[in-house]
Amino acid sequence: MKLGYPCLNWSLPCNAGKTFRLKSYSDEKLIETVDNNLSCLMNILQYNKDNGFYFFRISSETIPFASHEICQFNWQKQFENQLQTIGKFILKNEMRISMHPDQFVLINALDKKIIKKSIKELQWHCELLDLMGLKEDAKVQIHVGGVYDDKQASMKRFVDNYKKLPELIKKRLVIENDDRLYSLKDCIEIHEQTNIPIIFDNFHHECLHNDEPVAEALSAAQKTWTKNDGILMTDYSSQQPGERVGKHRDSIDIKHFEKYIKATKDYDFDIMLEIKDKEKSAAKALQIIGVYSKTSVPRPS
DNA sequence: CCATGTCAAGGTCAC
DNA sequence: GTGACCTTGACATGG
Repeated sequence: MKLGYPCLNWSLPCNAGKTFRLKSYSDEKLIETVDNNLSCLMNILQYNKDNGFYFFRISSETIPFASHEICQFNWQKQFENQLQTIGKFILKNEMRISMHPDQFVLINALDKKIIKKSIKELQWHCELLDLMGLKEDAKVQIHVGGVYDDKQASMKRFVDNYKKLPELIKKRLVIENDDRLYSLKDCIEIHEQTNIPIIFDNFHHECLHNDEPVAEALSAAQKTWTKNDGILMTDYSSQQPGERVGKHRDSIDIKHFEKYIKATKDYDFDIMLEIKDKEKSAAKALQIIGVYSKTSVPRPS
């Protein structure tokens, strides 16, 4: 079991997701920003190693405007060496990596232009992981997409479009159950027709489910991962009190996490903590895992 | 120099 | 039909 947090680290003085406005785009600006982002990413990974966090989500802002037509620059070549160095560090320390492009990536859209743009976006995420030399267990996660007033038809479009994706995307793409539209059960239905692995999100499952107890749900998601895909990836969060249903916590609810870990102690899976204060809550979570989890937890070096 | 309106992208839901 | 919200900080402009 590996544990981590997404994209940002508040304890370090750098930002691995620095960006700029489209209006101020220039190749020089891109180089400067990516250079900053990659060197900060390296700092974060070192911090993570020192603190026992062996799962990390690389920000989609790492390469700003990578899929936008304005970006014609060959960042792949420019940063080849830096990416390899980072990749080697990740492999050497047996770290798990994910990426999560945001809500604009819809491979089940009705509009073909949106699908095309989405594929372009997925393409660069996968290229980045490929350039780092990461194994197939480094994943790019998305939600199923929109419903467009006809869920069955939209799920079918997902399946059809998924099958047409280039291999470099297919080998990394995974879907996550969401909190309003596509439940774990829906994801399983899609998995049965595509073999796409499912990331289990406990909080989304709390918001939208079909009465499966959490351990049963986790187990069902686990079955969708092959040896090459690696250990089941999961996202963890819980409800921020007094806020809209679905709002992630500012900091970890230890009792809730403890209960979750106890209920799922028989399973090995990696946990991405989607909590606003990032590494601070992750450190608390690591303590809990050390107490309850049967599966081995890498220790801080 | 600082405050704050705004930022590539789509879809859903409340009103 | 329109606008807030997702998620959210920080970019960058205008005062």
